Amino acid sequence: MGEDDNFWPASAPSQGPDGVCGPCSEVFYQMPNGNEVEIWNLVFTQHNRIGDPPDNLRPLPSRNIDTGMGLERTCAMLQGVDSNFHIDILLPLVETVADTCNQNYIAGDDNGRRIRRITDHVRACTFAIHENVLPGNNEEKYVVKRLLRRAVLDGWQMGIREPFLHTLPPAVASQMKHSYPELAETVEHVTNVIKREEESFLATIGGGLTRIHKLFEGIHSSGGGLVGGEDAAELYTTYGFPPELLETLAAERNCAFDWNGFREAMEAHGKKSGAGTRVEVFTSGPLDALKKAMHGSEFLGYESLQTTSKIVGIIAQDRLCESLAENNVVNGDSDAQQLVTIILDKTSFYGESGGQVGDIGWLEGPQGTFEVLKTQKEGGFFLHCGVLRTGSIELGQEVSAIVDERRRKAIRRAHSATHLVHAALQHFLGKHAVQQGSKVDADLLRFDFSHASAVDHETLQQIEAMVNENVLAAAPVAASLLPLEEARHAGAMMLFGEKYPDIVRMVSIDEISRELCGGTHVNNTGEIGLVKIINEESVSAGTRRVIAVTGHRALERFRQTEATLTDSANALKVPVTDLPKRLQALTKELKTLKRQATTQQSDFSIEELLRSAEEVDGVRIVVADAKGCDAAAMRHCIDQLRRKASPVAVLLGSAEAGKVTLVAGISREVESRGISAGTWIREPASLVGGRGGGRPDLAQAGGKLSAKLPEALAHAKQDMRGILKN
RNA sequence: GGGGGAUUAGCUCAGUUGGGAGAGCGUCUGGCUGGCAGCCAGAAGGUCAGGGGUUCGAGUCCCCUAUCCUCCA
Repeated sequence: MGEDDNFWPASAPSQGPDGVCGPCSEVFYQMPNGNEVEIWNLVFTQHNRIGDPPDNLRPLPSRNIDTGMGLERTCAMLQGVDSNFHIDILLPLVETVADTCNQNYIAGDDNGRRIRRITDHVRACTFAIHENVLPGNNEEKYVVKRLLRRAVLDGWQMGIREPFLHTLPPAVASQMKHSYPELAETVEHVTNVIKREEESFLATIGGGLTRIHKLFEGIHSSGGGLVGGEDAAELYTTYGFPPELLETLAAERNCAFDWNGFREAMEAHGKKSGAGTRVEVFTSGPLDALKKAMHGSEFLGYESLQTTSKIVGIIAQDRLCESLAENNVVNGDSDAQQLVTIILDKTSFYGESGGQVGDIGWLEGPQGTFEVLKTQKEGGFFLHCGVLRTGSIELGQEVSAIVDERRRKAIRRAHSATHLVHAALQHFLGKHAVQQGSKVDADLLRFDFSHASAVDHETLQQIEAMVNENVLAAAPVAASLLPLEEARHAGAMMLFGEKYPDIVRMVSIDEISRELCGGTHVNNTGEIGLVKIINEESVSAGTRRVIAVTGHRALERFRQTEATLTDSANALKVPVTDLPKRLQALTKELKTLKRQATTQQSDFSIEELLRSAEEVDGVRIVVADAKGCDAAAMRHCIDQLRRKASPVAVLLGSAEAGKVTLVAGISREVESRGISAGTWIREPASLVGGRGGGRPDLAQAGGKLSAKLPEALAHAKQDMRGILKN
C-alpha cells in the first residue's frame, strides 16, 4: 500500500508536515453489519521529514514504535455495538442528554448526531474543568470554550433557548465514579462554570440577532438572496456568532449561505492572525557550544549569597568570546546592545523563573568588576547579563559572585507573601481560586487566580487580615526535596500544565501552605514585616489579579498616602479627618455656583436684545456681541429669543483672547422661507478667520481674529436684511 | 502571541457628510388610583473609559493606553 494508506501522518512524505513520521500498520475489524472499524494503529517512527521530495526523509537517531488502540472502539467491537457512543458506560449518558433535550434518541438522524456531540463535549469539559482548565481565550482554555459553545449550539438547533448543559455534569460524574470518584468533589464548581459560559454564549447569540436582522434587511432591500461569506465571517470573528446558526436563520428567510466565501474569509483571517511575528528572544546559538561542553551551572543560591566561581563563558553581541577588555567598560546607563552575558560554573544568582525575577549584583575578578543587571535561566545555565564597569575579565578567571542582598531579601519577602496570599485566597474564595500566573519582584507581588467575579472589599480585607495574621505568627518556612508522589500525598499545591520532575522542591509554611516551588523564601514569615494588598482587578474573564506590597515598599506606601492626605488637608485648612466632609460640601457648592453662573449669563439681556432688534418683512433680526458668553450660553439665549419673539433671526458672537465664537439661529417660520442659519453664518465666520456650519435652524462657527468681531456682526446684519427683502 | 469589535445616566442601549447629549426601565417629588410592572405630571442623575492629535468646533475622525467581548494560533 502507498503512503496514503500506509503512512503516518497520511501522505506525509510528499505533502508534509515536516517532522517525525514513518510507515504504519492499521488494524481493522469487520463488524457484523459489514462495516470496517480501525481499532489499532502501529507507527514505525523512523524518519524526520525536511522539506519537499526528493530525498527529504532523514533517519532519526533513535527509532521507535508508537502504538495506540482505541479503547472505546475496542469496547464497541467486544460489546457488538455499532458506535463508541453505544457502549455500556456511554449509552446511559447519551440517553440522559436526550432526555434533557426533550428528544427521543434516534441514532440515524440529525438530532441523534447532535445528542452524541453534546454527550462527548460535556464529558470532555467536565473532566477539563475538574482539572481547572476553565473556558477562556487561549490555548487549552479556548478548546474548552469551543467545545461548550458547539454543544450549546447543538441544543439551540433542537429548540433549546435556556442553559441546559450545566445540568449534565452530575450525570457524567456518577457514570464515571467507579474510575474517577474525585469528579464528585468538583461537580458543583464544574456546573457553575458551564452555566456561566452557557449564559455568556446565549447572550452573544441574543446580541447578534439584532445585528443579523439588519443584515437581512440589507440583503432583501438590495434584492439578493445570499448571505455573503464576508459578512458571516465578520459576525463570527468579531462577535462569535456561529455560522451554522446564521445559515439556519438564512434558510428561514429563503436565503442561501455562501459557505465557500465564509471558508475563504476565515482562511484569510487565520493567515492574518497567524502572521504574528514570533521572534526568538534569546538565540541559543553560542550557548549550544557550551551545552556540549558542560551540563549547566550549579545553583547555590538557596544557601548562600556569595560564591567564588570560575568564568566558563562570555557572550557578547551573540558570540562567544575570550575576554572583555577596558574598551568594553560601560559607564552609566546601558542599552540592550551593550549587555554582555557571563556564565559561571556555580552561582548564587537566582535566574528569572517561576514568576520570580532574577537577582542583580556584582562579579569581582582580579582585574575588573562586572555589574549583573539581570539573571536569566536557559536550560541548566544561569546567564548573568550586565556590563563591565572597571578593568577587564577573561575566561577561566576566578571571581567573587556577590548577589545584591538587600534586593534578594525583598524578593524573598514578596515570594513568601505570595504563598500566604494564595493560601488565604483559597480559604476565603474556595479551592477553585488557584494560581494562573504570578510575578515576584522586590517587595512587590502580582498574583493572578481563577475566580469568576470581583472580590468584594470586605472579603479582600479578610484575606489581607489572614495573611498578616500568618506573618505575625512568625511561622517557620522550610524547603525539602522529595519524590513527586510524596509531595502530592502531602497535599502540595500543583498547577495544571506545569511539568514537574520526579524529585520536586516543596516549600512549606508551617501548616499554612505547601507548594511546589523553586523560588527563594524567608526563613520565618515574621521577616515579611507587613503585607498590604493595593489592588484587585480583572485580567480576563474568569481570572482576577491582586497586587500587594511587602516590607520596605509597604512602609513607603503608607508614608506616601499619609503625605498626600496631609497636603490635601493643609490645602483646605482642615484636619485630615474632616477631609471627606469638606470635599463633599465644596463640590456641592461648586455645582450650585456653576448653575447660577450659566443661567445668569444666558438671560443677561433678552429684553435689551429685543429692544435693539430691527424688523424686516415681519422678522426680527437680532445681531449682537454677547460679551463673555460661551457657545452653550449663546444657544440658550437663542432658544429663549425664538420662544419669545418668533419669527426671529439671531446671530450672537463673543470674543476672548484670540478666539471668536459665533452662533446663529432662526425660528421655524424663517427656516420655511428657505433661509438657512448655516449659510448665514458662513460669511461672518470667514471674516473672523474661521469657518462654520451646522443645521438649517442652528449653526455654529469660530475664528481667531477677535478684533474683527464688530465688522463680522455688521456684515451679518446687513446680509440678513438683504435676504429678507428678497 | 496576533486580527476584529466595544466602552454614552444606577441598568439595557439609541445617537452618520463633525454643529444643541437622548430613550426605555429604575430612583425621587407631587397628584390621581381598588390588585398582578396602576396612571398622570415634574425632577434629580453624564469628566460620552482615560490621555494626546486634527478642527472655528469632536460622543462622532486619527494615534496611544486601560478594560471587556470575539476569532485565529
